[in-house]
Amino acid sequence: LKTPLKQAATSQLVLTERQPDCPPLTTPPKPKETPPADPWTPTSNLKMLISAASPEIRSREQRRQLSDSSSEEHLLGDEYEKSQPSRKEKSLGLLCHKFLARYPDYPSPSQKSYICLDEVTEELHVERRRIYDIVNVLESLHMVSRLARNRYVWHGRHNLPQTLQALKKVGEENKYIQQIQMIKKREYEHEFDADGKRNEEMASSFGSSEQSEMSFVELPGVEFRAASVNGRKYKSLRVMSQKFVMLFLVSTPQIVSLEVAAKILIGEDQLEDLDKSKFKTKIRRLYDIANVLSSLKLIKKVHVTEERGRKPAFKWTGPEVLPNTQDTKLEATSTTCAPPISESIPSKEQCSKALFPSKGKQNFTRHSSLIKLVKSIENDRRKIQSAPTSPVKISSSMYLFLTFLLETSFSLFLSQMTAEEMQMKRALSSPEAVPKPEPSQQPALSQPLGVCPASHSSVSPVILPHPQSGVSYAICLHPSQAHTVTTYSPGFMLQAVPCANITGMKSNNSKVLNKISTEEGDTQRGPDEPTKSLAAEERPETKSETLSRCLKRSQALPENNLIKRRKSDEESLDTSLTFFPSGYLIPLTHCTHGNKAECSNKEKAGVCSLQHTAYSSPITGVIPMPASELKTVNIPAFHITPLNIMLSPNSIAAAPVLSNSCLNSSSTGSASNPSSSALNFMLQHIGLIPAGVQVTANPVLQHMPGSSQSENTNHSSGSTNMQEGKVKIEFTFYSPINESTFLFSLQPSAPKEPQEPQAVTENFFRTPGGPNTEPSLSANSDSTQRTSQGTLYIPQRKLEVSED
DNA sequence: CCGTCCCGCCAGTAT
DNA sequence: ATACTGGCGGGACGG
Repeated sequence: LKTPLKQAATSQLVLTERQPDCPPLTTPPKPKETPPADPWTPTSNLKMLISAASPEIRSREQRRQLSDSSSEEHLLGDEYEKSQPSRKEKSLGLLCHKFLARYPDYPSPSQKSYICLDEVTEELHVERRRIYDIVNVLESLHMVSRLARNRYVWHGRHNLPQTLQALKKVGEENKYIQQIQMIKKREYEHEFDADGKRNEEMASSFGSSEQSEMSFVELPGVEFRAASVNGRKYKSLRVMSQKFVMLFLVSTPQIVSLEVAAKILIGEDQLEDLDKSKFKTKIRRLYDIANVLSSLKLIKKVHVTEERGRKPAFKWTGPEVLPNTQDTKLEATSTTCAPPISESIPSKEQCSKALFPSKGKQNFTRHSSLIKLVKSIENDRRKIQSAPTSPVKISSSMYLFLTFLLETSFSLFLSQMTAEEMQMKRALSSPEAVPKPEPSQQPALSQPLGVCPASHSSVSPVILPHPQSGVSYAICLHPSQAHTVTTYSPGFMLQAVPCANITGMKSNNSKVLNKISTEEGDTQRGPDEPTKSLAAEERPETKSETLSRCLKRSQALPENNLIKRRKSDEESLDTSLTFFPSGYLIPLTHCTHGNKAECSNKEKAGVCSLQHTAYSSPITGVIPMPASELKTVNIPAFHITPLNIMLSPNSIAAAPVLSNSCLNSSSTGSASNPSSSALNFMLQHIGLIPAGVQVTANPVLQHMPGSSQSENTNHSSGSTNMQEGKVKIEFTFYSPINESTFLFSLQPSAPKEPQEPQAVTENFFRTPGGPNTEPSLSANSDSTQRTSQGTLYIPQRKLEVSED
């Protein structure tokens, strides 16, 4: 039998509505009309439904209502077409919305909510079968549990945090990350091979134990009493759902493509047949699951674009799941469902305070949060320490600073490449590309000493000891789009970091690499407040999240060489250019020198400890850091990738070039000032790139409402004329990836603001939250620019939103 | 054409 | 036996 034609369905519908007596052959003729008030939230229910429905549906329903109310008879004749329930109106997602609207997200524990399937099916006007789909995945999240036949309890989202945590844990145990990597890797290699080795690879990767077969993850509190159905098979959808969620929670860019998910879900059961139909079926199920997860706002649809084309995928938008809190602090937060944002914001503040204390003031009064953070880092370190990869030891403050710096500023303009892309590439790079560091290998340079990047950062910072100069450098590198190098005029490229070892990292792995970009599809937010909702949705990752995730991930990942290139580029390019790296060097002069020795000794460990109380840059001077913060952290090795920064020709033309000397002169005396030292720090390091480079400082004289009273340090060169001590420095970068420009600006602020010395510092690191300072996260704008007085405004990480 | 996914058959279970 | 569950995949719809 086939899916009934639309026409048929309609007539049938009309028929049944007209004559309840003659049920064609399907489900019981419903008593028609189901306006019983919503038990829970009658009003919000309706609202929710309407908002959930797409505009077209809305209007359609309006029309229908109109015609309905006006005259019934007409409906038959002229309007049958518009009254047709379009496919969308019957979608599982919408149905799920309706369903969810019936129950509160957080039902009061005192009063349990029960779900009677009969009622639901009747009231929602749907086949029973559909409700099962919904309920099953809700069950998998422990948002409902089955009491008995036809009966469920509604838990709402109360259990969600625990569930997710449990799922994440299981997901980790299942080694999904590896599996995903495997699949992706194979995807490449395969290309067109008659796979004879497929099985062995498979076997090896899935290797040890295939422990996870059909296990449903339960919660201690919530028992799963699906009668004796509990026993086996009747949990497929639930289990699938859980595993699907696991994939999100486990993979670092929390994006999972349907294809991969399906393969994994299949692979677990029987990894032999790559049955096509089975795959198709799996995909279909995943759509079902994804629909209700979407309704729950746990995921949303996106697309990943590879060279193969766009692939459907989903991105986790649910709460962040904190890694196991069993042994850990976080006393208060553990039960809350809301993501613990609040905890980390102060961290960033404190971090900035610690790094750039205001002049002469002992303003470390409120360090609790930073200390806490450091502690937790220490905690993490303990776990990491045993990791196989070689760790590097740097001060936590330094680490914080680096990650912070990278995350907040550098990464913003280095490229708009998202962390997801990075992750995907990382996943794709073949592990064996990087030989395990031999103890006898070349000394310091060849060993990967890394700071793992902030997860959202597009930069991979790496700490490199530099034997010759005795100075260690932090190199902020960016995963290269190697192919783009040749596409553009070399003149637009930042000069390569003159660091020998980078070439050593040149990958022999010239595997085809997909260019992956994620774009959000189906971004149908309400017609009103488009920006707002987006901004709210994409809350920037907070520091502690970043840190923990960062640490965690780097622990899990093998050190990979990430330099990859597109195959297509391979032939078209001059090979010598292809791997030309560029990036930032951040010298760490006070790298303890036990260090060097230590480093070379423990190459395998790659430990380099930085324990001085201050780290100075040769150019700028000292970045003051409280000794108390100088605990050390082990950062597992990370991969190093080249960086390509393209500068927009426009900006280059428009702006004068800052020279090193200018930066030098301006920066020397002002290190003690928080904002200026920070600014200098950045500028100088930008300046580290030889002046020929097209990093330009573009002084823009612009009215700054409140800043007139401030006498600013002149950070710009002589050529940069200062007026009223206000200078705005703009950097415009061109991202070769999506060929758009990215712009941000620096504004040095008053060095002395006696009454609020910290305000500057704090603001420096935060996106200001003034009324007019709403981040311009326009989906369409190519550049994001924020300016305001006395503050470095760092635009929110821009997400590429492409309407499908 | 293809990505989605609605529809409902029907097998397996619970009562 | 009857009703409930839910695996499954054909093929319709929408872009």
